[in-house]
Amino acid sequence: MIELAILGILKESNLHGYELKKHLRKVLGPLSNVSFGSLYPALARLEREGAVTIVESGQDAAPPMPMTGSLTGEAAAFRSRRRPTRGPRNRKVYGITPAGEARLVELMADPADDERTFGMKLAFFRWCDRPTRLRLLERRRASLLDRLEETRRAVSARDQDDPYVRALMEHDTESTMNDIAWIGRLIARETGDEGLDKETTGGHR
Amino acid sequence: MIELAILGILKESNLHGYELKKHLRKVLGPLSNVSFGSLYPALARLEREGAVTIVESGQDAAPPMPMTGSLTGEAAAFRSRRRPTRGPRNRKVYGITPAGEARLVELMADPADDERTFGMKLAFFRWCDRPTRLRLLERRRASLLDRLEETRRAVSARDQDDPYVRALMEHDTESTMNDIAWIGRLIARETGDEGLDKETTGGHR
DNA sequence: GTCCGATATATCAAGCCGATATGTTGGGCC
DNA sequence: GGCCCAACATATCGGCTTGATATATCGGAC
Repeated sequence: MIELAILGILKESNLHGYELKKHLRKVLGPLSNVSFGSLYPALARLEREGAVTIVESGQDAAPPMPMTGSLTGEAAAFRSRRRPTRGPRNRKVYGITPAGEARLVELMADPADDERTFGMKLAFFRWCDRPTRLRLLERRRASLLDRLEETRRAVSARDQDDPYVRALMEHDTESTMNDIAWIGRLIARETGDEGLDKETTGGHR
Repeated sequence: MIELAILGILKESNLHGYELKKHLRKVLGPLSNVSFGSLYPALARLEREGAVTIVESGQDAAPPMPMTGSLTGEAAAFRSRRRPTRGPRNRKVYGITPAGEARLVELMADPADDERTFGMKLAFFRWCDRPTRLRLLERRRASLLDRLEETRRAVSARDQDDPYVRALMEHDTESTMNDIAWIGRLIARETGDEGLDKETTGGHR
């Protein structure tokens, strides 16, 4: 779900659409190629719903600053002379609202956990408390176990003698087991570090 | 692409929509959950284009026959008194046409190879000649290598200190490497068994 | 005899993707 | 200076997928 991605990224810093896509690509990598054709409508939707607001818009909100610099900059806090809508270098910088933060929490808690959605949620785990994280991890593991069992059933079904289909299913089984083991490690890390990672609550926000 | 899936399944046996979905689920497992909302329109589309035809329709085209039997039957060549549209047990059995077979070959050769599309193509590899198979495998490997490199670049980029994002990327890297190795084995099997080909059924490995 | 779940097809509102349009800006180049 | 190209930035459109919903038949349980 693209709204989750947008809110998750915007929670960290105010950005305009183009930058948002780049950040998304950086954070989620190949797991989520959000296209402009869905990004801009989604931003408009979220704005209509009050989950995000246009923080600034106008011609030179910020000097180009070729993204090597710290993009965290909530620096430029004041802006003079904003163009109404259409102007040269007309870009809209969006920021998340309290309603948007609530929506983000809600979306994170949602049970959906296909490959892409789960990846997104994981990328934004730092904004969940530990119980929520564990709930999501457990649910993901359950989904993967279901998948594993379904594939296994299909493999053992007779008439599956095509070597390619068999290879596909065996690989799927293997990959799914890897994923399950990985989730297991994440769960262990989450439950087992009572004293190892005092940072999670206090330090690093 | 759903058309690929439909044609690939119909090439083996004539089926109606509902059965088709079940076969698809069996062959591709969790890799492709085709919904009715896309299946029926796709069938209509393919019929308009002449890639498939209604082989038979009517009340009891075939007795339940729990799909273990050979469904290849182009038997029932004549049908009397077909209900116009809405009838009891009105089902439409589709068959692939020569044009449809050509379209299938074309779709198989298409360069697109995301996870799902590649899975489908692999499931239908038996209908390709070896050069085509190798071409598809090599292309898939190239795609995965690209993905690997992109993820690696993202990981090594500074400011990626979030442990969850890091875990996500590391796991993605690992999975992708597994996939690459797997494709490598498929390629080896494809090129290396000039004389061993007979055994694919018997002594696999 | 009647209800239930599986069989079977179809449609609809939302929303996503890829392509495309339109315009701006900075930098390389001679 | 003057030119063009690549990157920046937003937006829209058609085609398609998804998930929900509607309709109707059939076999079997009780």
